[in-house]
Amino acid sequence: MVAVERSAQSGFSRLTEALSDPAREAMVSALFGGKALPAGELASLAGVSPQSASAHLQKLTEARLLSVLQQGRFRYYRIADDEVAGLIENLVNVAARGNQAERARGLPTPLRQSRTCYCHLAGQLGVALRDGLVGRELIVLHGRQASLTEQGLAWCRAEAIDFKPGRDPHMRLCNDWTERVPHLAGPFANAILKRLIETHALAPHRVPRALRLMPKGRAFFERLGAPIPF
Amino acid sequence: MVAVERSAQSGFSRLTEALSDPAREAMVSALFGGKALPAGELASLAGVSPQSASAHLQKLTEARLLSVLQQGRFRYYRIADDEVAGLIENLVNVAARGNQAERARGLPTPLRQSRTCYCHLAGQLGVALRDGLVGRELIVLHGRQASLTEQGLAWCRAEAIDFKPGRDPHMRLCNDWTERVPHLAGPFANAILKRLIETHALAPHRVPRALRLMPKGRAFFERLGAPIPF
DNA sequence: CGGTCATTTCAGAATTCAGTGAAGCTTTGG
DNA sequence: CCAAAGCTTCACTGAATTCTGAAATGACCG
Repeated sequence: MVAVERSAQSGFSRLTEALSDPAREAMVSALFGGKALPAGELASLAGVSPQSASAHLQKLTEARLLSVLQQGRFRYYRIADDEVAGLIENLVNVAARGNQAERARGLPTPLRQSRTCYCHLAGQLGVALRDGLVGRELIVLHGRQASLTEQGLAWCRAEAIDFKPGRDPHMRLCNDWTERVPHLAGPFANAILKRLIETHALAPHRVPRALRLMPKGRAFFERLGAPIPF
Repeated sequence: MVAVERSAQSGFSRLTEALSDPAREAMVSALFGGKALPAGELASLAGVSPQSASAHLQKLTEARLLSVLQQGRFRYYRIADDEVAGLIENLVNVAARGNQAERARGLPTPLRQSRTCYCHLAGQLGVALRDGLVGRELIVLHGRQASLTEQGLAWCRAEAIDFKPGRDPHMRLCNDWTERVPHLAGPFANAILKRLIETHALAPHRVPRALRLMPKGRAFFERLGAPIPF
């Protein structure tokens, strides 16, 4: 064998290898909702023993796909960051494409309209949120990041959104895989979604990650000046 | 074992499994340039024997990541479609992130400015192209797809771009992973890139997939009314 | 038609990987 | 301090993957 110097390339096989097991897929899928879950729960969700789960979770964290947060005797695992979440969503979409002879015009409508991506808002509603915030100059985009303006801060207070801008960039753009246009990700986007859910402006849908837009939510987008396309 | 009904989920582990081998990564990376390559060449590029390569290529095609085109006694493999190409680019980006202690502000500048993604134009120039075409109403977007207008057809003739619209959608939006904004993919986008390269408006860069913008290319974007951000 | 080339298929051996039971570590609670 | 809970580590087994050499397929060429 000539050993053609199998150069490390970008090395994405480290990532895909970590994601190439059904049990690990189940764990990542369970965590994709955005919540952090303890190892034991992930084990039973994936249908494997605690020991196996531990090994799987180690692989996933070593690949930097998950991060751990130890609290007492529990170890809470979660998706490492939005970038990884975006990758997972991309994988899910490409995988779904081949499976079911193409779902007519893409995903089921509820998922297209409004859903959670990791722990922020995605779908048509996610895009509308971004457009609204940009249009009212509550946030400004610079390249792949964004930040809150003074008016944006005031808007947060008015809408009772619990967010204090830290020193690091508090927003990023995350590509929306149904709308093909970026929506907002990061701590600020998470705070908005949290507020929308706790005020019942958005409610969980029958379809797993989808959300239902309630009258209160419609009013929220109305106030923001963001037209809702449905 | 309790058999917690390890439901098929979205089944992305089929995809990731196919991508989880260094040799297969090397093959996919080699094909990412957009060209179709015969099995033997892929074997030597990946540094494996023809027999091994054959097995690897079978896995990749079964996962619908690659497609085959038989010509005589050669079998040309290539990336299945833009959707897969987008996934690969996403993987490369997430993988690169963890590797090199973060490359300052993302990718090396040449790649950010202009590069090939599968076989269409990406990076800041790719985004500029989309903006220009949309702004001049040479194409119209509907959701995740786009189509050429009458004026667009005329523009093609004027620019000597070899493209005849078929009956199927000839354009899709592909998320740009450096700019976080979609650029154009699909046959039409490929035809444009082909023309830009054959007229030496764009030339290969020292950096693998990057492109250099030549005076002729600058003029092309000038005519289109698409501002170049560098 | 025989020979070669590109590629695949088919056996086997070697390696790698997921799962299991036992044991260890750390935290919690009495 | 002891006992239990939550999780991990270790050593090992069985299964899945990968590689290699030999042989088969099909296309091309003289």
